[in-house]
Amino acid sequence: MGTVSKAMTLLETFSVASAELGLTDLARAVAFDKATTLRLLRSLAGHGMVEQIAGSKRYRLGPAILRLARIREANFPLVEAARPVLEDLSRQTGESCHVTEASAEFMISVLVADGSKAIRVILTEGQRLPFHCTASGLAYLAFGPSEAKERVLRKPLKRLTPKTVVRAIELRKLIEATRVQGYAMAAGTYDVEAVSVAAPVCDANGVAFGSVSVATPAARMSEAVLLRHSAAVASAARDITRKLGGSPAKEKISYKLAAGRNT
Amino acid sequence: MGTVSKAMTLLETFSVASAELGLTDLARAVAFDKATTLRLLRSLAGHGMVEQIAGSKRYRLGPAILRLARIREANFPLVEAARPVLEDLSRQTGESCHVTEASAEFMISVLVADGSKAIRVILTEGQRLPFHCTASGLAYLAFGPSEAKERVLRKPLKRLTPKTVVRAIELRKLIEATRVQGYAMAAGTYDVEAVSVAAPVCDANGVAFGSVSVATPAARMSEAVLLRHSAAVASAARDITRKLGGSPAKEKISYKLAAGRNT
DNA sequence: CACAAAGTTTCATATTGTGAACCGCGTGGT
DNA sequence: ACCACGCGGTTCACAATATGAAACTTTGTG
Repeated sequence: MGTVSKAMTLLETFSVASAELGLTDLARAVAFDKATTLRLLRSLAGHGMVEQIAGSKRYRLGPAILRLARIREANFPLVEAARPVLEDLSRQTGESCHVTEASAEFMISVLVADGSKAIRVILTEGQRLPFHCTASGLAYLAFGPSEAKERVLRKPLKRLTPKTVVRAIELRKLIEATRVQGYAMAAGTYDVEAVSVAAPVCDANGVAFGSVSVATPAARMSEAVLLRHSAAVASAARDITRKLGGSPAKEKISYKLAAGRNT
Repeated sequence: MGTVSKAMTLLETFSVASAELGLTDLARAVAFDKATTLRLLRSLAGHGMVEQIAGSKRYRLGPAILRLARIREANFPLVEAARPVLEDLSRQTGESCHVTEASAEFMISVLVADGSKAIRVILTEGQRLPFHCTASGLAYLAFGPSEAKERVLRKPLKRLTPKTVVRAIELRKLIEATRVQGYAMAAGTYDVEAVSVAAPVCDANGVAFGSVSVATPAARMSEAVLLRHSAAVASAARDITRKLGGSPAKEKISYKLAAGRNT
């Protein structure tokens, strides 16, 4: 593992739940030597990526990160573009919604709009979601770059609930079904109690880079609700895609036509 | 220079103005070999810190950065805490204001509230400000950890305008004066046309980690305005400090008493 | 006050990173 | 139509850089 990778892993160790960590905590969490961990932290601190908390010797993420986040959002204003659309979606459905973006190993939740009902699915910004068992991830795999799909299918799939699909062949079918439908569904495959519906957000080439989804408590889910939500989420995804200058995902149909002339 | 440092330097190369960069651009900007640059980018991309733009081969900052920014802001909600106070300050003074935070080599502007007048100083979020010639930086040097001050004083000081103080001895006096006054002023030392007034934002130990400042076009500056602004900015700084559980900076007075008993 | 845990430094070792040269591709100029 | 240039990316012998076990210091706790 490269040194840079180690440093990044260190950064990833921080989370909302454990936002302040000591040297030993960090070293243990990532399984690097204390000396190594310290050197990495010093390097990172030298660029403001982490900082040592005054008084305690613990570390937290540094201010330079905010700066970088601003630069990204200025260049690619996904959050800003998605916010009004997402709030609408949440109002329409009454459920918690979020926009996620594909990163190297996970989907990352970049914006959340909470549902209005007393019982609702709790989503948090910054959360990392696996590709293979969330609606967001499936929407991305179905409509995103095929390399991403193949990469996920190559690796072993983690089982998170009894319903999680962990066999590559099954997952492939699921992705195919998602493409045909135009939206993804994940019922109890990530969290037993939650059913999510997601649609892809695409770039100018019609390739997905993220998704929008609605998460509904299983108890409230039904065929009728699914219909409503999938339509709403698909429309929201199109809106966001358009706002960012993207074009909607190419549908299954065009695929078939392109692949073989017959049928 | 360590590998991690190089990778961070690479990240810092991105800015709002040049948010999408090709391999060669990047390599040239940071003066690393193309091969090295590519390897660093790959490492960073593997963690979503940068991503390659679909279609073009250029790179931009990645989604993982947003996630980290969220974690930091959740743990240490400077932006959220400062926003209402800063808006107030900007309304009171009519001028552009911002909150900055000390990073390793610069102050980083983390929140901006634009002034209401037609002619106003333009501040941008994510901007990096040198310590020695900005009001924000001086406020930090005067009330922040003394190591930070000494570190800055040790290095050569860049001249940005004819008025910039570049001699360490003079800067030391300026910092001392800032501490006595309780607020910092920088008149034309960073940008000839701008006069800024800043006050420190402090942690629980009364040590500054950032500052709030008001930037006024030189033409509008006067003794009376200075009085109003310095009072307003000091009050805003106290508010933000309090909101974050900090305690106001220790004043010059207590310093004197602590140092020598006489006087 | 003493003990344990956390943080920090050191230095011989070997893993890791380096960069000059090279490849293939696409673009623009003639 | 062709060439030349610049760009993204790759290779591999070489060298710098990172590693980690141990020793040491500081901090915090009962």
